[in-house]
Amino acid sequence: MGPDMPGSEPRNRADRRRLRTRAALLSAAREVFASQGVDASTIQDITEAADVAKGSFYNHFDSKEAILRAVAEETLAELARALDALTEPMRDDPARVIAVCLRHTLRACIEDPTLGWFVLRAGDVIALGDVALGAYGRRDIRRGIESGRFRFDDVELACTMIGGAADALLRRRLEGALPPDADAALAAHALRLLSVPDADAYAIAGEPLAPIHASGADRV
Amino acid sequence: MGPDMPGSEPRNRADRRRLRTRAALLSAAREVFASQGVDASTIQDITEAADVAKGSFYNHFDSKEAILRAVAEETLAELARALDALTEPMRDDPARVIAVCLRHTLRACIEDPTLGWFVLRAGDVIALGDVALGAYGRRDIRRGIESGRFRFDDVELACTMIGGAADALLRRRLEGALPPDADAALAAHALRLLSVPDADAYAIAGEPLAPIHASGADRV
DNA sequence: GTCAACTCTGACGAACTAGTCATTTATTCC
DNA sequence: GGAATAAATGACTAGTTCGTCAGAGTTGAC
Repeated sequence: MGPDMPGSEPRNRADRRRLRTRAALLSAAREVFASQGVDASTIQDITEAADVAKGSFYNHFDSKEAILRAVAEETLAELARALDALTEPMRDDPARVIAVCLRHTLRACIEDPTLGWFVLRAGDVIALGDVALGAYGRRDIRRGIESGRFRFDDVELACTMIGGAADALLRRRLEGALPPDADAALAAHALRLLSVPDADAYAIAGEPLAPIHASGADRV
Repeated sequence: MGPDMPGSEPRNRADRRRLRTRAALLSAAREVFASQGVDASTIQDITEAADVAKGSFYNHFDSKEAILRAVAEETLAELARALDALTEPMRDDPARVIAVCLRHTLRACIEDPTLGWFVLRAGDVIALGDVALGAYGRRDIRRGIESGRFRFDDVELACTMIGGAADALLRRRLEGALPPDADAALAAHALRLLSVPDADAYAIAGEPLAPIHASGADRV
């Protein structure tokens, strides 16, 4: 287990130096991918943004795809952790869990456009639906269907459509084309898709959202 | 007006030769873009697939973006024409128009995966939502809202979410992950988003779909 | 202080790509 | 048939990007 593995505290100055370089590359990659798109980004773009020599890149990653995967994993884990903690107290109401997951994810991506654009532009590796409705969200949709709160045959189909709507909504929002309360609209839409009655859907989707800043925990 | 303009019949052999080259490039470009994605495709890929020398490309298009636009326009116009003709007889029922547009577009993209992947991968230039809900679809949604058949505040928001769901659905379907009747699910989803009662939505979305093959008209 | 191990550095070569242009080929008109 | 016009061809240049590697810089152990 080298110094790269999460959880292993850097013991000495040498390890910290290595980690610093790696972290600079990861952070720069997220920004570059977000602003230019993955395909248009070159490894030089990343190393220049990280203020690191080109050769150093290959000390840490094999290719552009490798660092993309690493950034995506980091991002995904970070958001999933925050969502899980946030929805812990409302486990008994799947509708509320779904609404909060969707709204919180969307808001996080809107408040931090670098994060938002990265998620959109890393499309093949990470999808907004998978972030907001990852293992947990799917589980709650399944629970809702079993308990009769939701009505929908195919969980994957529902997740696909909700995720796609979330992606499109986020894109238009980041382009400045939609009202600020789009997150509530998305949540209401998802609940209606799952056959929650209109009145309930709007009520749940419109509840005030706990203002957490979970993603600030591991900003370097 | 040169021989490139649609509608002007090629008069002589020289014009036909030029048109043949241009058509070969357009068709090859659609296939190459569909199979590799736009960014990964080079102009050489296109000319090789078209069995045409590299220099010839620049007799017809200025750049990759130019031919991408041309293919997208062609595709869009083709689908829009077919949809317009198909929905002509049901102009008085916006719900039915929306359902038929969505289902037909999705089916066309599924039956012709080259078309489907092209639409998905030309993302910035053409979007599935814009195809299925172009000027006509938006007009019908607006009509439905005015007539009280639909309930939704923001037409753009609705189109964005429906279009995003359609994109995601098509992608998963082309990857082979969803059942064949996904087109009906999408239509039902869209109608429910617009607050059409569940029973009506399912009934309209499940109606048998007229089997047209409009896109076969200008296959070369 | 010295040495071994490790990381960082940036110049370099190989491979690829866009766009150009002089030449060849096809077609039309006389 | 022959000249004129226009399109097709593919070799070529210039510029980019990748991935490597020998040398310089840091660090920790002794």
